[in-house]
Amino acid sequence: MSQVRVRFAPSPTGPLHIGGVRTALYNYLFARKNNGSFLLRIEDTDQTRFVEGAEKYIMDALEWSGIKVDEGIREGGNYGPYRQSDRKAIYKQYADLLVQKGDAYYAFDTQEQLENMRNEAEKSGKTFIYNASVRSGLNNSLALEENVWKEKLEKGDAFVIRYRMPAEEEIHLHDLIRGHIVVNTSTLDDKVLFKSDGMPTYHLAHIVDDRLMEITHVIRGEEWLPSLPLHIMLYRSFRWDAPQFAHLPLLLKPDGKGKLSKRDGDKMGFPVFPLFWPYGETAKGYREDGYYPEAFVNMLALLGWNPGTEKEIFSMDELIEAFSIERVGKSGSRFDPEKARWFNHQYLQKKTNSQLAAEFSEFLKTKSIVEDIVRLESLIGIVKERVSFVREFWDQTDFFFIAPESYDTDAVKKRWKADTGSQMIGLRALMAGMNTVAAAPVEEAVKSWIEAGGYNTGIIMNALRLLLVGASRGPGIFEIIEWIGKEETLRRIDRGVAVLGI
RNA sequence: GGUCCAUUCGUCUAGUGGCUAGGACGUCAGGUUUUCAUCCUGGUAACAGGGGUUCGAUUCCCCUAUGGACUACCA
Repeated sequence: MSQVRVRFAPSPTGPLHIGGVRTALYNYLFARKNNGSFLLRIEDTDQTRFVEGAEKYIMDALEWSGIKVDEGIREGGNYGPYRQSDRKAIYKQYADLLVQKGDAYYAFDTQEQLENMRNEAEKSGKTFIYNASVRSGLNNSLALEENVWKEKLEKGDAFVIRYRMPAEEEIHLHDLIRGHIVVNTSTLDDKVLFKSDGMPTYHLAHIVDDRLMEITHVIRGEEWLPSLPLHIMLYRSFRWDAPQFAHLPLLLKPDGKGKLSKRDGDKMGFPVFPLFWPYGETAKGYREDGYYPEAFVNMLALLGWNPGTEKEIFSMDELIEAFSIERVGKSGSRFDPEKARWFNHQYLQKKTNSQLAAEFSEFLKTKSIVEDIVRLESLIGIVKERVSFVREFWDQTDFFFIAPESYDTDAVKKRWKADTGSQMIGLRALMAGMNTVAAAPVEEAVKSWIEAGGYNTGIIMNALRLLLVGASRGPGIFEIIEWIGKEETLRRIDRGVAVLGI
C-alpha cells in the first residue's frame, strides 16, 4: 500500500472551532498511526468570505494543540502551494478536461434566473434541481446550438462549468465509518465546478488537489456526506482512483439544537474555540481559559472516538498508538464542560509543584504580587489537589497573601461564641511564646493547650481559622500558620479579636 | 418538501442473539477532614416506539418517531 497521506483543509472564514480541531486531530492521529503525512491545505476559493487573520489562527491553533503539520504553508513540502488561491492556475484545465470528455458543460444562466426558477418551483411545492430533467431547457452548452454557445464564450459572456450528472444511476459509496451507502443520481444536481469569477468551487478544487497531493484518505466532517456521490463521480470522470473516505460525526451544540458553529462564540458558557479570537466579534478560547493543550486534546479525542478500554487519560503519543478510524462513533456528540474541567484537573495534578509555581507566579503578577518561588512551591503543595486550573490557585490561596478585612457573616455566627475572644487571646499568648511556627510543633502545642484548658477542639480551631482566613474554608490551619509566619499570625488574631469582640 | 445519516443512563460511551447492560463525568448518600475542597466507598440513572425473524432480541430486518446534515457560482 502506498504511503498514507491525509489532509486537513479548512477555509479561512474565521476562527477554527473545536469541531474543526477535532477533525484535524483525527487526521493527525491517523497519519501518525500509519506512519503517514499530515498536510494542511487552506481552501480559500471563495474570495468573498476571506477573513483577515483566520489563516494564521488556524495554524496557531493546531500548533498550540500539539498537532504537527508535515506539509503546509509554514512547513513547505513537495506538493505545494498549499493555499488554493495560489493554485488558481491549476484548476481551469481540469474543468476543461471534463467538458471535453462530455462530463461537464458551460452554463450561462444568471444567478437571478436561477433564483427565479427556485422561487417558482417553491410556489408549486417543488424543489428546483438543475439536472438532467431540466437542463435541456436552460441556458447552457447542452441545450444551445454549438455556434450559439461558442459565440457566447468568445464574446466573454459570464459562464460557469457544471458537472453533467447522469439522469438515473445508482452510485455505491463506501465510508470507513458508515459502511455502504447507495444514492441515485436522479436526486442529485449538476453542481457548479468552476465559477464565473475564474475560481473553482470546493468540489472541483479539493478533488484536483487531493489527487495532485496524493491524498490516500479523506477524513472530514459529516456535513460532506451528501456531496460524496458527486465527488465519487468526479473521480470516475477523471479516471482517477478515489481515496478512502471517512465522515466524522458532528459536534453538537450542548443545549440541544444543531451542530456547533462558529457563531456560537462563547454564548454557551464555555469556549468553542481553541484560542482567543481577537478580530471583529471577539471570542474566548480554551488556552486563555487556562486549559492545558494536552487536556484539551485528550478531551476532544474522546468526543466521538474511544479506545474500547476504560482508559481515559491519553498523551498524544498514546492517542496515536490507540487510534483507529473504525472506533470512531457514528452519532454526533455534545460535549460536557464539566468533563472538560475534569480532564484539566487530571493534567494539572500531573504537573510538578515547581512548574505550577512558575505558572502561578505569572498569574500573581496580575495581582501585583511577587512571591519567592520556593515559598510558592510549598503553597502549591498545600492546595494543589483542590485545583483544576492555575487561576484557581488564587481562589484557594488569596488569604495567604492578603489578611482578611472582613469576616464571613455565617461563619461568624456559627464559630464566634461569647467566650471565643478570650480563648483566642490565650491562644495568641501561647503562640507568641513559641520560637517556631512550623506546623508540627504548633499543632502539638495548640492541642495540649486545648486539652489543658478543657476547651473544645472544634470550637477553637474553627474560630482560629475564622481569624486567619476570614471564612470557613482553606487547607489545614497549621499549614497556613507556618506559611504566613508568626508575626502575621499574631497580627491576624489581634485584628480579628478587635473586630469580632471578646 | 426532497436526499442521506444517526438513535444505550442527564452527558461522553462500552457491549452481546441468552450479561445483574459495564465505565467515566455529573448528581445523591455515607466516610475521612477542626472548615471548605480534595479523596474514598456506595447509590441513582439507559437499550426511542411498534412490528417481525428467532426457542430467545438491546443486538438482525421493516415501519414509525425523534434528532442531525445537506439541498448556493459557501466551504
